[in-house]
Amino acid sequence: MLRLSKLADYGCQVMTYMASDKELHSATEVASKLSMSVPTVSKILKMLVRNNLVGSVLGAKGGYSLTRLPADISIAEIIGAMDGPIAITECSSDTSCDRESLCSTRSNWQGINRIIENALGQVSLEDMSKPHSQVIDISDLNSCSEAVRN
Amino acid sequence: MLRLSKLADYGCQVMTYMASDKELHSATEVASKLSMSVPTVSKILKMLVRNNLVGSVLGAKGGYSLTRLPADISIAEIIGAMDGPIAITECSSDTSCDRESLCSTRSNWQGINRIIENALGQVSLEDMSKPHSQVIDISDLNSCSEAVRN
DNA sequence: CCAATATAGTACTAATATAGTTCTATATGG
DNA sequence: CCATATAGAACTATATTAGTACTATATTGG
Repeated sequence: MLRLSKLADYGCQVMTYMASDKELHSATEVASKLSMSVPTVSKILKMLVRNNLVGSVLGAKGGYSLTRLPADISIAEIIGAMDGPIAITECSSDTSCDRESLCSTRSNWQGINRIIENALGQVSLEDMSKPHSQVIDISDLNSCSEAVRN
Repeated sequence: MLRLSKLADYGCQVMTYMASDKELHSATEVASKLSMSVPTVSKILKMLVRNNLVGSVLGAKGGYSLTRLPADISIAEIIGAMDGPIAITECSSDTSCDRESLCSTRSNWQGINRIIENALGQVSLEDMSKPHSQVIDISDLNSCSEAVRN
């Protein structure tokens, strides 16, 4: 598994849709275009507002729009906004682990966590918007392997 | 989040413990050493056996041991054994996605998924066993960023 | 040969997390 | 002032995951 939450997944879809222009989009419109329920899209947009990834305009004719250019917003930020900090294991986060005396792998998990954060941080909304593009070219990935192996 | 399941986490701990030698370890012993419940450890070991990461000997004086050297077992394999294939989104896996007409990001997610698989595949049990080691050196990670950005 | 100890497999239960909905309040435009 | 829109919080239902229990089978050793 190692699966993103559905909300984070949806969040990326919503953000990708809104990346198409700088206009205001109502929750109803986004829900309709993406075939999602209005309450769910609404909830997602509110969370994104709280994390300053989208701005909102209240009242009739109001709606949501991105606060930054798609090229300046990473997938990692969207996931962070929806799911909280990326922490592949409980001990990957900053707070101390009460099993540390039994398990010596904490620093290694933290390193793995940074690799994943880094990978997700390198993919922008703009990259994500390019349909069928080969944003990630795996052929050159051996350089990444070396970084892991130190 | 983007969190591993607890079972996968435990699985890595159990495997790391067993990597210390080639002896047989009973579920009871492992549970005791790692302060986990016997049924849980037992369940984990059975799953690891089914995935051929550990071998088992039945009967009294029986137990479990690794089938391969720690250097030849990756964290990705352990996670795969416990949680199934790594699929950061539903559409990252091979099977087709019924939202493909609405969402153009599938190939990008698959690429991101491969990056993560690759990172987890590069870390061996042996690496994980080294306490406090800096297995993953983030300083050289820019090469990885380039791979992502194509 | 039998008792003790260990794994194999399956099924069940409980706890947790997540997803999704609903409701009330507030703001804006016409 | 009404229609339309977001803000926030609370609630419910569902799904997943974790953990336990039970039965069967295998091996050792007295």
